[in-house]
Amino acid sequence: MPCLLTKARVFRVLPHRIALNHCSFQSITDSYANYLEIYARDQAFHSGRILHAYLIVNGLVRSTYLSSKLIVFYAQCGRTSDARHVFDGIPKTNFRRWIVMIGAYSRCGLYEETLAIFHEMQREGLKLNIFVVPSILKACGNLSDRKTGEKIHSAILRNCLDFDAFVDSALVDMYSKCGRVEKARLVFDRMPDIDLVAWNSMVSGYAQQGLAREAWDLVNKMRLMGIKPNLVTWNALIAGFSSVGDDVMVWDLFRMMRVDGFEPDMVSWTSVISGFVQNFRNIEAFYAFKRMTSCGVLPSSVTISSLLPACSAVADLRRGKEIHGYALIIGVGKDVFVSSALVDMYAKCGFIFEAAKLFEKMQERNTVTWNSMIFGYGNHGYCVEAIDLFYQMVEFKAVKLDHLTFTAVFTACSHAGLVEVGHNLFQLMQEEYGIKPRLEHYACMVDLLGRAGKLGEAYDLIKAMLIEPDSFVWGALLGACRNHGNIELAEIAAKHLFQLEPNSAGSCLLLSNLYADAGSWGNATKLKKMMKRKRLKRNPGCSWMESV
DNA sequence: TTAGGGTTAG
Repeated sequence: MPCLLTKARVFRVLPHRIALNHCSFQSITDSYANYLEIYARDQAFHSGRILHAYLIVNGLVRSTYLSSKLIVFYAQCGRTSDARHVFDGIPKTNFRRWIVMIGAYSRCGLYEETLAIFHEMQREGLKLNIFVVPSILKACGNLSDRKTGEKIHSAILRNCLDFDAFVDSALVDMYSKCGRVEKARLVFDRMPDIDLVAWNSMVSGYAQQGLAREAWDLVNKMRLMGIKPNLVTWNALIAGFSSVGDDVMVWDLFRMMRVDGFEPDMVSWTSVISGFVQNFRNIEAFYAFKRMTSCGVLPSSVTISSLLPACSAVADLRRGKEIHGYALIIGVGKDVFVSSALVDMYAKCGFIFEAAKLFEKMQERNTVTWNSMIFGYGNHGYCVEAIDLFYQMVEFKAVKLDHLTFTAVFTACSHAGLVEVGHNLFQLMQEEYGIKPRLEHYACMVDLLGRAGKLGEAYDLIKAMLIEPDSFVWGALLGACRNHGNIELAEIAAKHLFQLEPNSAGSCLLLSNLYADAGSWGNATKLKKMMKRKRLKRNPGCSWMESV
């Protein structure tokens, strides 16, 4: 704890000693609160810790006001155990500490921690109030935790906390983010006073669900009612139309917002770039990025991490390197999102050792960073490295393993033919990590068993599935049957594939080739004739080369 | 105490 620092040392290192004798208690408290706010904003952990020590030494930490600032500071620096320590130091009778703690965690994006504290508050039998509910709902929305969100909605109704502008706006936002936009609209329509935040929550709700037209209709309605959209409203619309790929409307919105007195900012441009990338329009994304910088708008780490997948998609290493350099110049090169996107970019462009070098050098890594590197190794045939990295991730414990981590390691096991390892990890995923197998996990496992010639086991796994198998799962089985010449199972797999994808030529061709290999020419011809009758054609593969 | 933009698979 910081209190280990001596008073003398604290005074020597504190850059902002205040002449205590000449100030009132209030102004001293305000000054330190200001410093803590600055340190929180800049995430200056070291300086804040020293100030904390100073506050302890001088007995100022007993002030609930300063303790609240300390909690916000530690939460902002991601130091939850330190925030917790300060929280525990505030008298239990002070209800405000819950509001501060939940609010700080929620605002800093520590949503799981927010809900954990909320559950603790409930266990202590404390009632909700209008100040704490919006932060909890924000956490539910961002975690897509609809069940908890609905429970809180019931509690709001039971405790008559509705008809508060903050609570209602937060409810609209929570339902929208959980994909229940119609429920959000119900809450919205029942609001007695709809303020700008509530309008924007509803507009964003439609936009985030891809309902750009509905968002646009709502903005027109709000304008008819005499409420002027602000930059947040315009950006929500831009994000909505960008995500559905309607670039004509996006550029129209740019023009309209300028008429309204708003200049597109970094968020507006980032939404456009992100929309282009998501709609596989990489050239337009680069063009938008160029226009953004020529308009004098400085890109952020979000802009860069949205743009980098455009380089990965077409394996454009030259552009990727340029953006890497640019990110370093503007000071976002070490951001964990940017670095993760860079690891992925280098791996997808074939520079796996460059990706590994970057990965090793990173000071902070999250789940996506690890997953990208494991995928990278697996896709380049470095299966041992991929599996080794997976075990390092397990040992590291600081980051959570998710469903993609397992997809990545199963793919590696499959390529290396490590049936036993893959099988054990499939069990581990469910039993140790509580991750329910998804379709892609089953597809990997069927592929793994199939490659090893264990076709019966692969089929048994499909039969035991708790979810309906898709074309990837049956496709993996059919592919394995083709390699091992098992006509009986191939016919079963193909039957399901024909039902799932009646217009796909791939499975017909596979089965027909299998018949041909086995000398069953009659069946092969029958299939080819059926393809001709249905006018099924194979989609030719294509690849993209970029000269470096 | 509430509203806008982000990276990984097939």
